[in-house]
Amino acid sequence: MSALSVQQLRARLRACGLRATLPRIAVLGQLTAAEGPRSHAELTDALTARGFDRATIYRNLMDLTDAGLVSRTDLGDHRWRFELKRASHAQDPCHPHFICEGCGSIACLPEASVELHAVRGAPRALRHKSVQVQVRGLCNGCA
Amino acid sequence: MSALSVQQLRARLRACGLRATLPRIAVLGQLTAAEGPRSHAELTDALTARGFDRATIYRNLMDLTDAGLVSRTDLGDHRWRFELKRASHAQDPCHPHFICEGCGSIACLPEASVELHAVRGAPRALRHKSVQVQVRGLCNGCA
DNA sequence: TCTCAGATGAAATCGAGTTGCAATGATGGG
DNA sequence: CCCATCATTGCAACTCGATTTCATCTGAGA
Ligand SMILES: [Mn+2]
Ligand SMILES: [Mn+2]
Ligand SMILES: [Zn+2]
Ligand SMILES: [Zn+2]
Repeated sequence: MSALSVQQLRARLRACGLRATLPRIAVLGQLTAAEGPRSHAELTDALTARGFDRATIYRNLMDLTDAGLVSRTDLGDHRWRFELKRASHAQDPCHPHFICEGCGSIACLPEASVELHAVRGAPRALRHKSVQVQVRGLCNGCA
Repeated sequence: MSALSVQQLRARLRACGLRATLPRIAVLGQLTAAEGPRSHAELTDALTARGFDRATIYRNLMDLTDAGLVSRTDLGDHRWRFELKRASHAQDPCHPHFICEGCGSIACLPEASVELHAVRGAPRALRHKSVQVQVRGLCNGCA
């Protein structure tokens, strides 16, 4: 999506209590400019040219994940992918997510699209709605 | 679920054109006795006591998958899991699964516990029920 | 500027998954 | 029942992403 200025990236990091180091700004900048989830290898390919180490990129991805700026998911291909959490994508409550197994895109589903029933044999967590729902399939573009 | 006799397991393998070897019968027997998806490591732990090698167990899991007796899925925890395809167990091969974020255990959910609604804005895949649903939370033991 | 907890780079390690190969054994035909 | 054949096994090695170790460096507050 839109590329933020270095000052904006730095401010966002500091707001989370993270130091604004060169590699960390670069990683956050890459994820901000990306349109979808990115793997560690993809970011490494894009950033090693600037001299950053793959372990540093990895740790920064984990730092951003721990700080809540980024989400880490496995789209089923056995590789972790990192995606910037965007305010536009309304992280409201724990609404369900749709993961396209074709293109890897993640979409927020309307709260009403998934209805949970605490039928016999289901964990009690379903009754309290204290669960996170993931629906995997092919998006309209990949179907 | 129900444990099949060695003869029944052997017959099921032969019907798929697979040789009924000791390790293969044991792997199919484990998956038949299991009530949910099992990882390669879990089957290895259960079967190395009988002297079977982890590579053999792995290749048998792949053989059973290729033969269509077993499904291989990644429920998002970065480990492949194998589950017997049961004629009885809800014809729908895409029944929902519950993943405990505390202990990592995986359980099959009753088909009726999750109801999908193809509301406006949801991918068409939801309408065709051609999706895989994962519910994450804490199991009764970890709550 | 000074200081040091936090961060980096380089290399090692981990672990699930996968494969190569020589020895073994299940199966079908004689 | 025996044998030949080829699928399968046991073992070790290997792949590769993920993760950690540790000595050195640096960002940010004092
Ligand atoms: Mn995975
Ligand atoms: Mn299941
Ligand atoms: Zn898609
Ligand atoms: Zn649990």
